[in-house]
Amino acid sequence: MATTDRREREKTEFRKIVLDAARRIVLEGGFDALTMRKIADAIEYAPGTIYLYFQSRDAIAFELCWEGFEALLAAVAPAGAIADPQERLLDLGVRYVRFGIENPQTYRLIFMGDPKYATSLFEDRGKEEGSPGMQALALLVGAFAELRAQGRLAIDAEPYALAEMLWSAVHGIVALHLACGQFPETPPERLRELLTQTLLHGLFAAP
Amino acid sequence: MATTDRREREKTEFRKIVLDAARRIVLEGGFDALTMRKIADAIEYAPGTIYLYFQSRDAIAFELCWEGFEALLAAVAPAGAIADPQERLLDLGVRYVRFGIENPQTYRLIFMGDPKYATSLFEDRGKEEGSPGMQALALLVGAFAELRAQGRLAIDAEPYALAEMLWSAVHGIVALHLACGQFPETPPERLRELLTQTLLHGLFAAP
DNA sequence: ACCCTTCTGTGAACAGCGTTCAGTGAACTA
DNA sequence: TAGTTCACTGAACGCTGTTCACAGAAGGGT
Repeated sequence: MATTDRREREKTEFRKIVLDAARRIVLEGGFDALTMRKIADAIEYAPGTIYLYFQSRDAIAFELCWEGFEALLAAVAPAGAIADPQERLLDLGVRYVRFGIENPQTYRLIFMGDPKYATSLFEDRGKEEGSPGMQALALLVGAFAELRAQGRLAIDAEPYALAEMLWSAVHGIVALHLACGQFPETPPERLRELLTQTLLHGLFAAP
Repeated sequence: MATTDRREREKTEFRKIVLDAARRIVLEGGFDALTMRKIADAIEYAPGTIYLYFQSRDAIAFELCWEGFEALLAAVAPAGAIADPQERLLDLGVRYVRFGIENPQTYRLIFMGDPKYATSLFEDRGKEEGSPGMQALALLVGAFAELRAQGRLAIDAEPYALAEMLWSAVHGIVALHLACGQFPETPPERLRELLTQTLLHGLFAAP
């Protein structure tokens, strides 16, 4: 049945057009600016039509969120090529912060909007490679595990917990910057530098 | 003029009643649940009446936000009594994380909602004691300055930047927990412990 | 070429949102 | 008591997400 094939293609195409318009609206005016009627206007269809291809506004935001997280993953992935686990962790931090600062609306949508979006990224759906969130976390866990195996870790904690600690801390730098705008007067990049430097060598002078 | 005095009292009283209702709604259903009509229902007035006492829904959220930040300040303040700056910093962290976890809706409203709320907390309005945000930051800056004066800091960075770095990192622990719910599987308290431990002593074994 | 079915797209409608405002009635002043 | 002030109301406006009866084009069978 050739028509159903074509129809399938058109359906995918329509969804893509909707998501493109939605993405543009979010990037321009933030998540609150995302409106079904605005999307409909942009793609020159009636609002109701969108509901033939998406279950709800939330479903569209959901897809943008996953898409955004995949972009984040792609942005930090090159760090994985670095052999030395310590250098790798540093580069991951640099890339993570840079992505957050350069894509504020995307980062907000993922981590500072409705909790259900971020939650879904870390939910285990029994897939082979795990959820996107766990895939990202694995980069950190792996680096810490290598450091542990090489006897380079002074601290006695599981790599998993260390990875979550590092992610939280770096997230804080990005999130606080995006939340307050002006508060951390120190630039995020400098804060990240300070954080990693301190994490590495400790805050205090040897006694 | 006794009537205007009474009227002034009634006006303050009405504002308090509105804010009480608004706070209850936010604590129960989150910020999105805060609706002028819901407030009006709760206090048994017409929606329009609220606008005689508050400029907008935003203004109400604004006051809740300030109020919440003052509660956060009050929650961490006792740490200021600790003489040793290092111990003081640790206690500040404990109290900060505890407040965030125990008051998720309040913390969300302050730091994870509309950026303008958090921004206003750090804006300098030329007051003597500075903005509430800067007041809170001063606690951290002071502790780092003491450590520096006592020659106990190994790292060569301004106390101000170190304070912002620490706040960001601790914020990250709270914010990521509130944003993802389940993601950092490690409990926030444990992550904070790991963070401070690592910040203090460094991540790596001495070569 | 025709009819009949299938299905895409429409636009009006519903409930709820923040906000405004003419109008009402009670309270205060003189 | 008459006049004025003012708190309060409730309907309205324009916005939101979402639904649905209906129109009309496309597809399939003969």
